[in-house]
Amino acid sequence: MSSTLKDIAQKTGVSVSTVSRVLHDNTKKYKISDETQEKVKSVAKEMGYRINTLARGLRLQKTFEIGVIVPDIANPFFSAVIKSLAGELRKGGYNFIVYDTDEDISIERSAIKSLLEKRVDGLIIASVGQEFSHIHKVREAKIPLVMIDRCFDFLDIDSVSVDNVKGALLAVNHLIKEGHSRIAFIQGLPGTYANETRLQGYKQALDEAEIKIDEHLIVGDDFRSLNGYLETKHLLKLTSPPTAIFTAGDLIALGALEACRENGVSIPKDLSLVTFDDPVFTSYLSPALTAIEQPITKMCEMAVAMLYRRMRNSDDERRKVLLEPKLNVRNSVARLSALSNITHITKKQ
Amino acid sequence: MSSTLKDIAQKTGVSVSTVSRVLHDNTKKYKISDETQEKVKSVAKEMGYRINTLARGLRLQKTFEIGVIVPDIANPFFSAVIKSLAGELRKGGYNFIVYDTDEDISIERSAIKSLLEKRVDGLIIASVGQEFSHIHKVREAKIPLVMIDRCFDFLDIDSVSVDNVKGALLAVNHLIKEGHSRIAFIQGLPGTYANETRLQGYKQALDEAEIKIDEHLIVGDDFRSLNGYLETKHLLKLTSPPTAIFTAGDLIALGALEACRENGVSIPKDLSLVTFDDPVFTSYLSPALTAIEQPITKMCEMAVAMLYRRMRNSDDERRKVLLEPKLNVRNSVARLSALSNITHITKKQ
DNA sequence: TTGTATGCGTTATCAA
DNA sequence: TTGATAACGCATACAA
Repeated sequence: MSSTLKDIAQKTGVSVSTVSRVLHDNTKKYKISDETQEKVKSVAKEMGYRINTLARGLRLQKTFEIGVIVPDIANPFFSAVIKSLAGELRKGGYNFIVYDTDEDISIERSAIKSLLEKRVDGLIIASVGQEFSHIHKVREAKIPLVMIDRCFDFLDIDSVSVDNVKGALLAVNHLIKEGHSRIAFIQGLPGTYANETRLQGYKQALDEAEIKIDEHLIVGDDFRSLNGYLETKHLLKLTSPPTAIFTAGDLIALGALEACRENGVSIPKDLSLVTFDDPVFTSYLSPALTAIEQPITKMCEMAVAMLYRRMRNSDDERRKVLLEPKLNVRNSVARLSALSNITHITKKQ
Repeated sequence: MSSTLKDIAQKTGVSVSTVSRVLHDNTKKYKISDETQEKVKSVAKEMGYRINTLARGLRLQKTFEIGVIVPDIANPFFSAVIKSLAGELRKGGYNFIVYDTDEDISIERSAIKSLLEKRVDGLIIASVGQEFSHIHKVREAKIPLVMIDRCFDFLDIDSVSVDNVKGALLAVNHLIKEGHSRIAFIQGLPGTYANETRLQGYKQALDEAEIKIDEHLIVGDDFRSLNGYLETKHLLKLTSPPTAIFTAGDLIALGALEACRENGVSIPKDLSLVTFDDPVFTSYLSPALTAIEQPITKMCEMAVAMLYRRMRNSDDERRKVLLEPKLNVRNSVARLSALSNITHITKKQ
């Protein structure tokens, strides 16, 4: 049975406003006598008073809550993002509410609905992608919004992500430099920002090296590990299999690893592997994966800073921030000798 | 600019109550004319009406929100728990708010405070452990509470967890059966329910096999991977190192794996490893880990069921549910020959 | 230094 | 079939 300001007012014999001022007003605008202050505080404690944020939010038209939406909490990349956002938001006195959409656009839709109904003060969204009509509702509701990692290039919305094109270039160029030319790309969810930009980088790297793009080597359809598993199995069965695979995300890479182990394919001896994302467990795997690291902490700091800025000043111009990716070279890529390279090229029909 | 029932009432010329009934009353208790219904609905849509859950919660004294507190979202075990709870709660028409305490008891305290201030309808907590005075506040507030995985044995609170003692017994007995007798235990956070019960199982297994417990082989102090890494390095340096390690959690096992790789120790050839928890990535590791699996889905179903029961009937007797763990034998344990076994025993001083 | 009164948006009760 | 009104708990403008 939680007590209210009214209860305390009655018990102490002062008015509700006085109680409110003693307990919540930190502006020191009112000078309440020490006597009253102590009396109120002790009674509040005794009665186990706890502020009702629903009432406060209703009155203030402000909840101090930020809604966060991610496609998959269980993905190490996003759980790192959540941890990082949590810390940043806490600093500013904001709480946050997380929704996991399970990469399902209809859940994303209802998550946004719920969050708006809760009257959150702002929203940070890593969208499933593909479709964006529901994002407009946020703008119509005039709720400050920042998109993170999974953005929409063509929408006029504050957003921060890693430079995916550059990241993919780094990865594929590294493979090319090590002598690979038959390089497969296992995609994430087609039509999403993260996927299309990474695909673009992959193609660009091959183009620049004058390696013909083989559409048979571009496979896959979502960011989960099962996708990596199945597509790797498929690639290994090809008449002329790739010598290297570039995966669009960490879970995909895990799946690829599993498929290789099952098929007795040794990495990097038989097949090289580079992945986008650089989750903590990368270094626990054997071999340690060569990977593209995203600056998660910086990304989250910027997202929160941009959100605060938008909350203060709702009609500043929108910004799109691209952060630098980093290639972490470990042990999953083998140097291909010129000979074996040529062999592969000859094999190509 | 979100509109309110009042706005719609004014625009349509009907009363606020009528608007409310058209938009939110699903009891069909009132018979509103089709004409009015349509008019209200179309205006609501046109004005972008969105219910204010703060106001509803205040009026109803019910929020349809469940608070969930876990020690570490980034731990695969807990992210699986969250996913599972989310699904279960959604079925019952409840939303949920997650807090990550980062294994920090003071954050746990403030998380509980926030959640109570938000007037959640119930709470599911996987506590850091160690200390429990703040849990009493939940009971004082009369908010339905279920503890999951990280419980307090001695508190009269509904709780559900795996049978940790039995799980540890399964793990250690398996090692013993394979010929090991020098078995180390890398603990999680001492003083927590999960850790103490697993330690108890470890000791019991050794006792039953009449293997003398060597306190030097019981090491570690939290559930993170760094702990596993450091303690494994330490164990490997012992004059008489263990032939097998049992780790109290998945992240600890990851750390152990990393240490072994760095030291050129091959698993299972040079060292056997069994871990509590069986996260998805277990099968992506080389070697695949022999592990104790917790029935996460069942655990979460039960937790939610118990919470609903408690919400309906606040003074039913409390229950403590223990679920069956399962040993998944994979490739991280080697059979020790009698000879090498004896060698080790002789080495013991 | 403290009190009174009002309204935030909703739903339930009572009345018509 | 619909409407008026009160109340949920809080913060604040205005009064005293």
